[in-house]
Amino acid sequence: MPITIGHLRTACSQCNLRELCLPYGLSNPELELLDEMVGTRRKIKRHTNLYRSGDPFEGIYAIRAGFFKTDVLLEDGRDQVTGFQMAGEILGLDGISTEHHSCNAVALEDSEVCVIGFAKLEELSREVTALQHNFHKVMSREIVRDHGLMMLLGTMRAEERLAAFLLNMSQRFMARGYSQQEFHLRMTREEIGSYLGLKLETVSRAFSKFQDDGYISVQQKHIRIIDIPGLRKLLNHQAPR
Amino acid sequence: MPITIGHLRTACSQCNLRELCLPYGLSNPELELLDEMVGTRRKIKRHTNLYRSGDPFEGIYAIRAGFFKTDVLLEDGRDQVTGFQMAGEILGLDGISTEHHSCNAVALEDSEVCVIGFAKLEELSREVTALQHNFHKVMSREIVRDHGLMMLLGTMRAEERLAAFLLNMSQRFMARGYSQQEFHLRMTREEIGSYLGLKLETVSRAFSKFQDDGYISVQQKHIRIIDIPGLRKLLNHQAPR
DNA sequence: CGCCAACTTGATGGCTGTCAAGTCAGGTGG
DNA sequence: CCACCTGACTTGACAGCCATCAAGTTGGCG
Repeated sequence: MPITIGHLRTACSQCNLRELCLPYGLSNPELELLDEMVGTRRKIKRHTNLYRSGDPFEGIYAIRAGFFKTDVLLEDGRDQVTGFQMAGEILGLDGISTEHHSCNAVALEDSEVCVIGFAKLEELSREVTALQHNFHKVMSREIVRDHGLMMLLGTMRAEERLAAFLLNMSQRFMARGYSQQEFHLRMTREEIGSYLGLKLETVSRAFSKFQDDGYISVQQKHIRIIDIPGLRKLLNHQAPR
Repeated sequence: MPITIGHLRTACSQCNLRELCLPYGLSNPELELLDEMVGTRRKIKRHTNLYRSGDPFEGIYAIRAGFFKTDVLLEDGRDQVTGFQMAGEILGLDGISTEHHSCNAVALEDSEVCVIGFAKLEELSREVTALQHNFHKVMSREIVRDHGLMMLLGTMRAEERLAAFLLNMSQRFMARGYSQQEFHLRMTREEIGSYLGLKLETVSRAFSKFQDDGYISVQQKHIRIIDIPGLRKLLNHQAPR
């Protein structure tokens, strides 16, 4: 039973992700205004782009379900994954600056997003101060997140990077009501490597090492974390590079 | 003749940086509103902090004159410079997310900033749409910049990183009316290294190499770029790592 | 003039990239 | 149902880039 794209109206007021997303802390009448603002939902099939670098910027996207990566490309073909995004997170903020997107957003599984026209968002956030503030926090959080990733890329060694990655995934799955111990990775070793500034072989070796040392158990993309405190220690107690 | 801090009122309408800063594109009456919003100027002496990680967030800062770095610290003492900021750029955006700053901002030379209370900024940007939009662009630009740095840290080799750094500095000095060929670096080799994810010795070696190859001439912190197109080529034509 | 931080340069080593071969899982078609 | 194929992953051997350690130089400043 295919659903025609664009016919569904979203309803932030009904969405179980509203505690993670832009509606956080809004009153009921304010939520109704938000419901009107959010245009349509859009379904994105696995391995297709939500947007591409260079596309004109029209709005931002709240992930309703699914899993995305964003990446940037250099002219010579090298690319870097800049983030993995899951339900409740916002995509497209990179486009505000120049009115064009500066990275690619690709679905790593069949996904669905809420389309939020940017002109409308700015308009409504002039009226609803809680929305204005939430949006500013979302952007700031992205900046803080990026700083953390710079720290990872600039100062950590391979195993620390992977430990940080696993703990971050674990924490985000938990925030969404899933197990923090056991989860399924949607991305390949190569994508993890690109995100962490490592080659896929190095990622694979680090996974094996963590398994041998009893921190995790790995079965392809299925991960079970056995020793969360142990992984945390790896982050701080390794010899500086 | 010492000037008492806090007594001077700023005047965005008179500032020669307004084309780079938040006032960009505002009408005269709007500029006057902005003048009222901006609280005071604050002078920051070389090697002192504008704010520290953990400080409560109160507002953002527009650099009126001078040069800053921001850095983040890990518990084990490792740190990473996340950016160098110059006149016309905005500091403090990291604090919006949690109401506390998540990095340190340190002046690399005697500097002066305009203090912009955040509550006031949100209030005024509800009324002045051009200001609202500018502010969103400033935040988005920071996100895009961070993605570029991730790409640098994740995929480039040492000499590419330094070439990218020099070209970036050159471009930003030029945008401020200074020479794009010749400038004075305010930061140490160690700070450059931290920013680029390299050790200071590697930075030093790369500087020497560039000089030997005729791309630049280096005299301590004084840099003269001889071959800008040559440096650009280094960015794209080096063998992938 | 002497001191110190910043910088340069050299020698060595290790982490991770590179290359290569093999394994595994899932999907397709006969 | 099974053989086959392909992409994803694992593992090993080797090498190179950059970190590390060390010594020496430079420049600024009291």
